[in-house]
Amino acid sequence: MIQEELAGAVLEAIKRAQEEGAIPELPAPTITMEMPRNKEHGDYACNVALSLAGPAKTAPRKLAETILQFLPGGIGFLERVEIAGAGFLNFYLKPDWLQDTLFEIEENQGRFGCSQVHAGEKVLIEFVSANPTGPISVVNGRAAALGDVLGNLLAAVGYQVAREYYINDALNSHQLEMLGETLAARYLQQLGKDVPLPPESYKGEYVSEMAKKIVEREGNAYENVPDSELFPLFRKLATDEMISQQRGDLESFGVCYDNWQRESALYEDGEVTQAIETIRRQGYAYEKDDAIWLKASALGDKEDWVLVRSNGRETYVAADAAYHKNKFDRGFTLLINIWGADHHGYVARLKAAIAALGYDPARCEVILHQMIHLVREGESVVGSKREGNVIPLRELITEVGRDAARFTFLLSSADATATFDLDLVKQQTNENPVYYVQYAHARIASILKKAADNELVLKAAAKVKRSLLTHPRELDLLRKLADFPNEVQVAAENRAPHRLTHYSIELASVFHNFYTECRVIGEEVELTLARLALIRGAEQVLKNALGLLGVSAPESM
RNA sequence: GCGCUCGUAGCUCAGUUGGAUAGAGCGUCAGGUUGCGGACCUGAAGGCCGGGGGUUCGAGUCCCUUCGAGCGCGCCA
Repeated sequence: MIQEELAGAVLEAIKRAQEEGAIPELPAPTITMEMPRNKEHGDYACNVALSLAGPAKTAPRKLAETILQFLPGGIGFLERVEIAGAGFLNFYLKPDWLQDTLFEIEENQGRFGCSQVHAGEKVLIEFVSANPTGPISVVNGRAAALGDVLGNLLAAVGYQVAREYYINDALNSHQLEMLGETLAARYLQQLGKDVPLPPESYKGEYVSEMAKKIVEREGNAYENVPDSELFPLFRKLATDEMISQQRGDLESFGVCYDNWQRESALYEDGEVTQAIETIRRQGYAYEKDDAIWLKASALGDKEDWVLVRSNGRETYVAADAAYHKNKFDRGFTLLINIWGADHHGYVARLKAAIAALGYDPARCEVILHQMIHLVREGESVVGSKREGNVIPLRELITEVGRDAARFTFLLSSADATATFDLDLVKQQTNENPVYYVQYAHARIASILKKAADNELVLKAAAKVKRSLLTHPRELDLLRKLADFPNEVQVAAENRAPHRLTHYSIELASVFHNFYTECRVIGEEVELTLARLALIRGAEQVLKNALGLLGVSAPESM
């Protein structure tokens, strides 16, 4: 990437200057190249003279001059370098280089923006993993969008990515027990029996609907089954049905998993017992009050936690330890878990468990996303699964569509408490920036179609006169296109999918600006062809950006 | 009480890991096209970046403190 080449050149200049004695000997500085927000400050700017001024005991501007003097010549794409402000080095690129990005886009097409920086690394992203006690909610939607797009981003920079959903279906789950009993009661009610709901029942409509389905399918087959058999049976029916509903909800949101990992399977395969055994062998387990404890306090957590209760049942901590051991043993070099911020207190516990198992906790990253603050008619909506008043993601998708929903979730960074005004999102769908971006894409498609109708034969970018693209708006557009690969890498490495929505909005904006000031299909044939090549490049990058976001790029709307 | 996260325009959110004059959308006001899609474009108003202190050439960003909001502190998951 061009930043790296420039940084290398600056570093070399500093070294040479030191050899000549023009700059005092100092440890090699890290060179950062940034894109100034003000265009007058060049295409790239370097602040090394400022940061070196202190240790070198030299005025920053003077230092910048020295560096400039020793800068190696023959950097093909560089037009000029200027010293500005307090001592910034501003690099201006030749327009040729910008124009050549069109060639690069055309060559790489859907792969433009991708790299192999992280080739050879295998990452497992686990996200959503909601209890199978209700449909996927709007709140889960944030994690879903986050995890899915992060997966796309990591794949784009070379990672081998697997997406996984962890199903909390353990035998000792009280919640699933309650769900099963609720379903059983609803079922019997359907058959006309006067049966009360269990004390901690799930009040959502979906349980009754499930019951209705069972009646339709199997009639009164379970009417006289005693509770001791009925409850476990309905618990399983309910769990399986919920899981398949959740899968459907997520698929209609465009999120597909490589694996749905059942917690119960970890018990059945003896992995939980094994994990506890491993922790014991490593010396991080002890017995107290008839229970087995994880010595988490010795591994960075504040207190110890029970792995096996005094009644012999394992806790979820034990299961999670087993699960993460299982993940590592499948060969993943990096584990990413996406959790709601309400689980933040659990991070240290999991890391301690991972360390106790003998793995490096740094290889497990937990991304916490803040809760979504749902507002409807000016009032806070507090969803409770138990009370059955959570807002299903499905409902949101039906009302605003997948594209708008995904885009909205990804506008804010994971650690911002986002407010989600349901009325606003539903009523003013046209004001969602996703349409602004999609409109740019559709506009381009329309121009290209018009060009075809005019029998203008599109030429490969390499064959048009790219040097004609010198209008400020054309250069702005080219600059934005050229920046895409860097943007993808930064977004991936910072685990920041939201950067991509903002990039796509900016790209759409520079395109609309260009469109307003520069007519594409005009009288000068060469210019027309060059601009057609330019907008084709823009179309491709918009498509790539939207593709990473899992949002469609329509030809017309 | 202890801990984690957050506080940026009227509202919803960005801010390139410490850079140059803090940005965008919505909303408000005023403008723009004899031609490629007006779901667009231009301009204006709107800010003590919660308050205070510190670190340094330089702070929305890092440290301390204070106020406010959310969340977490089980042999529940």
